[in-house]
Amino acid sequence: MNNRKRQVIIASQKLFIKKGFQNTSIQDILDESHISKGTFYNYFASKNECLIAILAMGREQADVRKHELLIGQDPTDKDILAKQIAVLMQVNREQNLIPIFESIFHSGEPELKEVVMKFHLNELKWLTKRIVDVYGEASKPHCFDATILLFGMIQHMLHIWKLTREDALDPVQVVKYAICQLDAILPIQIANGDTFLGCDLAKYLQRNFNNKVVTKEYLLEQLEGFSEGLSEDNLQAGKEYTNCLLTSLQEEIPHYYIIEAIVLPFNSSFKGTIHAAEAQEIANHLWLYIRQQNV
Amino acid sequence: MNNRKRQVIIASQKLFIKKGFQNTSIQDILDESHISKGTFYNYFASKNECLIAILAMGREQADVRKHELLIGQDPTDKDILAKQIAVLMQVNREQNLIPIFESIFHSGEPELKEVVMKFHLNELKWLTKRIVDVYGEASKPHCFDATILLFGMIQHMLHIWKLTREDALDPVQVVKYAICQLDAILPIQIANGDTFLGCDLAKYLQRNFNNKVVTKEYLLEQLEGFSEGLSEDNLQAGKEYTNCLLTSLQEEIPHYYIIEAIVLPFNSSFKGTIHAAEAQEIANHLWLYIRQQNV
DNA sequence: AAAATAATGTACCATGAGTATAAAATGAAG
DNA sequence: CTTCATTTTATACTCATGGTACATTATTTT
Repeated sequence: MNNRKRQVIIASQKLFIKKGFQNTSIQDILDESHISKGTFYNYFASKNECLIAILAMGREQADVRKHELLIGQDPTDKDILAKQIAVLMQVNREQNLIPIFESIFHSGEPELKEVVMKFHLNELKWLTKRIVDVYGEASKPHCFDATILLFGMIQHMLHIWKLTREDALDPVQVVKYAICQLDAILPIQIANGDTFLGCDLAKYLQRNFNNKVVTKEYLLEQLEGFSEGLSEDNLQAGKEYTNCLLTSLQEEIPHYYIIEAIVLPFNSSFKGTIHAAEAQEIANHLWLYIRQQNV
Repeated sequence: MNNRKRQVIIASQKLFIKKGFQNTSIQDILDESHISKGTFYNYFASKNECLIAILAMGREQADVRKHELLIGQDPTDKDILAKQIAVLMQVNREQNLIPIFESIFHSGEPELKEVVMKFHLNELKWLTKRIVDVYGEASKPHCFDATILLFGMIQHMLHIWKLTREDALDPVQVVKYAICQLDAILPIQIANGDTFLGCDLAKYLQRNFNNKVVTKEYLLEQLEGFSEGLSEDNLQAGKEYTNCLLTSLQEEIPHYYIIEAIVLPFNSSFKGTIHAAEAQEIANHLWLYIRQQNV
């Protein structure tokens, strides 16, 4: 992704957060990011697509951050889960994504609706997996219901918190509280053996919602391109990580845990350089890829 | 309220439901309700105010319908509560209010935000009261938390239902399921004695959120005006109800239960007549008034 | 240096919210 | 029935905004 384009995205994001999507005009964005109208429409086909780009970026960030939290940790640790969910919510709130989500989702154009829905379902899918991690195999038949309930509780609590308290909110507390409630609910559900919406959601996700697939070939290509672009700079650490990733990926039976462990320092080592954006994109793709292999 | 204005509101509502708020132009409303632009801006200062009127009407309807369900019933009956909540959600969904709510609440103008927030908090307030009805005095310290959790669960479940299933949704099922979860949560909360956001919400409601007060004088005046407007028609039943309400209200110690019992037939008896709108407004005010006295 | 690509500036179109106002319709009071 | 006031209509207008078109000017790439 072009660097300049990124600037525009960031400027737009700032404005959307401050003034809301509807209340931000293209002209505002133009002024804020010091580009001309022509350029803007060179990057984005419309205001909507600009928003989609922002949403996607935020989502990527959330994915990365929540993934970082789990690396090398115990997947059954409830506190880690809480932190992960909190990060998700945090990013959503920071960037006013939820509001934007909601406001788009309804009353918005169908294209946006589609995108937002995918994001949301993706989150749900992830959470179901983590719930099984934490609550064990026995919870599997109920993990979708649990996810829906948990998400609903958290969202609404954050909403109310925002309404009634001025102090900055710490989502971890809220999430932990909600998980606490889930602790009361899940055993009973397991004991009773009844499910509700869960099965619908599960079916729906399987049917309608196949993630975009990250192929190994694509990843290798991207990494090689990145590696070549690096040759001039003296980023020793970064180069080592890059090469390690390249060779590890090409092994017959790749060691995914090693790759996973390296992605994070790989990403960090380019922070602040002009390669940061590309590195993060690659990191994200790597994670997606690993996640695919794990299933 | 003017009868013509009501027509416009209904027409707008139809359009908003079908096409969404943003995608409905004033011109659409003009065409649909066969009025001119001048007239529209005679009734409403802006498109926003038109929307506010619609929201208020929907809210009134929900209030009336959920109140009707409780009349003469056992307030501790959990099924009644489920039905009441379902009605609320039903009205919200039917009229696409939630979407409109959400989309306005964020990214919308502050005036709208204020209105929507009041509606929502009003719902919460009502639900806390009902939860204490059903779960007993012991639940009082936790009723706000319970409300937040319950609401969150229901909302999100309906949301997911809408996404994943095509069939028309029966909110009662969803609500019952959510209440079921609450059954698991509340006893533990009571046993532990801990509260979370509840106290904040309670304080906040008390501080910032005083309902508009319906005075007895205002009610009497309205009823008398209504009674006079009635004189020409031959609505025997309606007249009797009206007079009964008038006299009952003026008693030193009004019999609120009798009044409450009469409000419903009073309202029904004018269905289909030109007095229907005014009657419903009065009915609603009466309920508000009775509720005030009950506290 | 030449060619290709990206960026700018400007003018333009269409739509939609909201205003202004004069003319017409309606309704109530004498 | 007439008169006066209010409501409604019709029409024309302003202004903001999203989006397009295109000729001109940087900036890269080769």
